[in-house]
Amino acid sequence: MEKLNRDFYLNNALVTAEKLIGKILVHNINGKVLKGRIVETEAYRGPFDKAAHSYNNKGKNGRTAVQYKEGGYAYVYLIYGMYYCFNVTTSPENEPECVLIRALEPLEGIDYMKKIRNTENIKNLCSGPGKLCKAMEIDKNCYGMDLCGNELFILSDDNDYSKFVGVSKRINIDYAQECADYMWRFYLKDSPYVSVKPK
DNA sequence: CGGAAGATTTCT
DNA sequence: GAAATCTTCCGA
Repeated sequence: MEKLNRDFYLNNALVTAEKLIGKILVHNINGKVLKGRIVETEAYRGPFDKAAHSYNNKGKNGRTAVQYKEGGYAYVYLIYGMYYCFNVTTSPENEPECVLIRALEPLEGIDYMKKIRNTENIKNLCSGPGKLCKAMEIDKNCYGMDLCGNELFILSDDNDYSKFVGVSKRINIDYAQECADYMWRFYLKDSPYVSVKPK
């Protein structure tokens, strides 16, 4: 169990998304430690992915600016005016790719998560991009945070999860035309904590 | 400068 | 099935 270093994040988003399955997301905030195992991700590859915020190199100076840096930073944005989504940026500088973290298996700080999520059902704490951001206390203050730092980072796991990774289409991007059919969603097979059951 | 839509969740 | 709610983008 050790912190993932910068090199881990320099692969493209597709490779990184698959490798992130089974890893452990850690957030140190206000003296609390919140942890969850990553069980669901999606890859977004800006320049040639119509579903990405950075499609066609859009928004280089706006919301997506952090995606243009080298990989390993937090890309956090507000969706539908009420929920945050947490992404890990990937690839070398000037390649705006990122991985959306869609679901976690809660590991530490569960009582606190139950409180702020207002539910007792552990399977419902982090089973969705908006839900896990609330449970992990990730918001716009985390935008651009360096994942090689000590506040928000990801740990490796001694187990090999590669044999248990499933693949499917991404969720809720019907507007992206042919890109909507790309098999760029990864999840831990048989985990009860994924957000949407694959077909 | 105004309107529309979105990588969602929750309640009815 | 619809509402909640606000940032960003695009057209005028």
